[in-house]
Amino acid sequence: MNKNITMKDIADKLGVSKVTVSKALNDKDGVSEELKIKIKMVAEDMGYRYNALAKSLKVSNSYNIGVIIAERFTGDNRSFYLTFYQYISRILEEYHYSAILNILDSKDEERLNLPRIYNQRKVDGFIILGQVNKGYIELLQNIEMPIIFLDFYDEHIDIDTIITDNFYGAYEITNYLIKNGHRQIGYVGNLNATSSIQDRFLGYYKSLLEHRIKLNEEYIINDRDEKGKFIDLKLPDELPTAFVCNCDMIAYNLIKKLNDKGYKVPEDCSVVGFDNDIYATISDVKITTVEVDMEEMAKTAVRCIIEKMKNTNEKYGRISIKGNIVFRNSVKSL
Amino acid sequence: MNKNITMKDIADKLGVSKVTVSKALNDKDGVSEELKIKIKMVAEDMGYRYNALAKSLKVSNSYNIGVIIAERFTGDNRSFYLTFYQYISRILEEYHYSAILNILDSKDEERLNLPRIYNQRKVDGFIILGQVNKGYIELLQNIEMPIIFLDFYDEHIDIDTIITDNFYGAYEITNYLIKNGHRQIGYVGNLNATSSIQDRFLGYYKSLLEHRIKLNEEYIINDRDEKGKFIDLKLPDELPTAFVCNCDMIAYNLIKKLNDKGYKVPEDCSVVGFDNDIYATISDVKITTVEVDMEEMAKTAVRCIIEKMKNTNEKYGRISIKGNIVFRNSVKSL
DNA sequence: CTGAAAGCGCTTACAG
DNA sequence: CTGAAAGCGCTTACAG
Repeated sequence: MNKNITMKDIADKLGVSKVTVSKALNDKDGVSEELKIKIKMVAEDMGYRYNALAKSLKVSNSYNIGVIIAERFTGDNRSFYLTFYQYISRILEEYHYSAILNILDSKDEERLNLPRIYNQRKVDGFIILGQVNKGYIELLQNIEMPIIFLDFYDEHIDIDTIITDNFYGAYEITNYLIKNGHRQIGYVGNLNATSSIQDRFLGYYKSLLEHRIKLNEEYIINDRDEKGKFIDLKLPDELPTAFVCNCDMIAYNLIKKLNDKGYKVPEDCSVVGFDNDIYATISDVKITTVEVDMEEMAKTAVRCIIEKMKNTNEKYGRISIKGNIVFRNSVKSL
Repeated sequence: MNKNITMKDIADKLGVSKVTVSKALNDKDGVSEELKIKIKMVAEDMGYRYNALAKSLKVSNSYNIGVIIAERFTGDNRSFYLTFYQYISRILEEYHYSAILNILDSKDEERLNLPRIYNQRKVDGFIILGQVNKGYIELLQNIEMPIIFLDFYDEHIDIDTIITDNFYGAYEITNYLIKNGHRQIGYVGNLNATSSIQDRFLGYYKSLLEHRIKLNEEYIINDRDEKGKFIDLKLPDELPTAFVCNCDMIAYNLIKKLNDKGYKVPEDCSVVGFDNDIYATISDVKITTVEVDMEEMAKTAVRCIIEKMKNTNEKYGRISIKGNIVFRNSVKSL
């Protein structure tokens, strides 16, 4: 029944022109209030559905945003980025935009093939979720479309990107430990493995500095080699009273290790993590950690891309969003 | 530069008509092979991008599929359905369709509001991921668009749906236990909580029946109340040699419980799960389990919806897809 | 406040 | 093998 009812049909029924119908349905000026209401009612009655495609063709704007995630991030069932995508899709909806997901094949990434949704003008811009190859970034920078990177930062290239504030998050959670009376605080992570681990370390270090606590090299524990392969955690001879771990998984492993050696958490040693992922809550001791504020990051990304569509030469650079500490029971107050 | 190059521009450059260009670019008959090649080259040179919107308007087909997930399934970071969505998006791409995600608000679900992408004709069909309200199902059934349900089944309503074969999966994994010499096999799960748990129980029971093993009521352990609230697991006085658990999380809990009581898994008791989620691999003993074949389910869903778009009165009913057993080390051969 | 005309970029018959 | 004409359903100036 609903089949292909257009503005023309509504116009004919009411003896007005389709221009008037268009104005009424879009709440534009130039139609009397009564007529507007009447038109809306008739549209409703006739089961009219607006044809966004026709408008798109006219204004050359699809009202779709492509979200690109590199294939390698999508393997496991608990992909962080899919949750991110969900927020993006939801927030885009508030702006009356839709999200189209594009999983970027390793091959296409290597060969610098742009996605089909680009070549077919199905989207007005792209949000790139997570790291992609350098060559691909450059490729993307050269297309005449707004692009925002999310959760990825490259110091060598001039991109607009939204990242989580690793530095500040680690700084804050270390402050929290100190506020709870800790002065011997270790850090777990390989400082040269990723820039996140490094920035988190630096935040931890800033907190120590501010509180005039000397950094003890003994308290810095390696968790992986520089390629990212995890190694066995080696506890220092003399245990600090607390550890800041570069992520929850490592915090979880550390707690296990401590338990094995007969130490209890948090009674004998406090432990905090980062990420607030499943490892933070899976064992008996629930880990106090820093939660990446995905929603805020997604909101910012969407806001920026909408702005960039209006004004192409808008520049944002690097925006970092503060995470939130989630307090649980892995920290003892001394 | 690339700005708004159309078929007309290519046609003008070559002194042919845009009809010919359209035919060439779409690999249709009615253009000589040479001309076709020349047109494609010029298009490439000029940086032409096909305008899918214009075609869509013409053929009234958006080449987009909406994927609806109810809000309540998207809370946690490890959402099963987002992984499903990712497969769908990927497979749709092979058919040159795109996926648009729609998170269905609880309010919209309650008030029976169809998504904006429906009202604006941005999609040609819907895949509904997971359960939605009865009222909403009925609403969806009455729209003139192909719909496929995924991972959800309602016995009272006539819908096309793709589900995982709970019955057969549990049947197979129980067979595996028996093949390994087990004869005293328990089942963990509340038979009245969900139809999945019930179907899995029935598969387990079928395996026992086929092997002439008597069902021992003592061996059936409750894991939750009928509202789904988890309760403490109570081990039977006499322990069976193996347990089939209705999901990995419960398997994980059961193993913990057994360990607490001084039993080792699999040495003293074997345990298998269902789902192959994170709980299957998080503890030291890796759990043998049934993995839902998401990819195959997604493939089937996409195939069905594409078929339904071609032929509206195509009917599929209930299609169940067999899962795969993932063998690990929680089962001992007797 | 209302509407006739032109056009967005394609495709679909149909004619040559 | 090639192309002129009509049309998909809107919106955007512009004129009245």
